[in-house]
Amino acid sequence: MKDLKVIFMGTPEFCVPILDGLIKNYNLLAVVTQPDKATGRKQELTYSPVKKKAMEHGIKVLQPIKIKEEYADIINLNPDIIITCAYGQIIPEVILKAPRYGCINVHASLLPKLRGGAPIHKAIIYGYDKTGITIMYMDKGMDTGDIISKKELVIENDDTAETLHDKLQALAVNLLFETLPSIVNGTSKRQKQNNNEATYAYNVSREEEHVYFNTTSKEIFNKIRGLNSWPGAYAILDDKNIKLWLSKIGTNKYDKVPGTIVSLDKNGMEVVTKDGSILITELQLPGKRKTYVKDFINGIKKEDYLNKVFK
RNA sequence: CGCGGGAUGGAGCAGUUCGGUAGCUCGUCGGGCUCAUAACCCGAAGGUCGUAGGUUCAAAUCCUACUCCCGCAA
Repeated sequence: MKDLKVIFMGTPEFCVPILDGLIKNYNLLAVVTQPDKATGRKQELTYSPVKKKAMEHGIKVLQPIKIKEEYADIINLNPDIIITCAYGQIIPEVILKAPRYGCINVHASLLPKLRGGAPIHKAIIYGYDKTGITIMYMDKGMDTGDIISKKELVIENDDTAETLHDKLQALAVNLLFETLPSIVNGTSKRQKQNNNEATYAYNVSREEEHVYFNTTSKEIFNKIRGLNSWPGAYAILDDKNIKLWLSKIGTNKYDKVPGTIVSLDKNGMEVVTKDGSILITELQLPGKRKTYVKDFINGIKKEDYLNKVFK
């Protein structure tokens, strides 16, 4: 395996362990990752996690702005196989056809469920009870290629996007390195996806981060944990964005407008929902840091919040 | 040079406008009450007020520079 010529394409933290494994066990020719971008308050140029790791090991890094046009360098390296994971751009067919063993993708869902860029967040937000990792051949569609292998993972009630991310990250590494030898020696399976069962997990939009309380407690609970710890769910109170980080489903019912704050104590901030209530236990005011409600209440007047309504 | 908020005992905050004894809620520790308690009562410890300079008789507060944290926008 040491002499298998591999190119890895990926960008975020999620796929760094995979890169790590490739560096140790294969002949990694180069890494392809998204261009550096100005980010943060100071607009500093930052490297993707994949680029950082590659640079630490002296691996060649390619950062095409449009891979659809700038593919020549990749093909000229003459890889035996290309492995992608959360790269962030659609790979053109001319690249897909180039490597002898093809282009395979590591995707963080049980395809054909949750095709797209945010499968981890959406698995929780949509209330799925399980998700997983799929290894697949890429084709010109978005996560539509033939499936090689899958591994399931149960989503626990206290999982957040962050904990699920970490679990899936570990699972992805295991499954990929378990599957890779069979792809090379020709014993791997190849199964078409059932397009009728497909669901989609597009990137989370700003609007999807907005919590509306005239939905069910369960939906709100899932949205809050599905967006923790990035990018975070929010609701609007007094024209201010309040980030909601942790919650529990309440047991009480109220005859009040959804969004009304009905109680505020060390157990949390209880807000009326469409079908009951939800207890916010960790939140964040603009300019402030994340705070558990049990601490938050020490510095405020409760009257300033009780009976106000989230929009 | 994208816009803005912030840094004060362990936590969350007030005090800064108009310089003059370090304050609130909670936690911690000790004691009391109680069958018991996360409840209640009494008491105590704990802070060079982000850093460095400056102004002043006197700076958390005014001036200058810097560091770190965060919201928005990308």
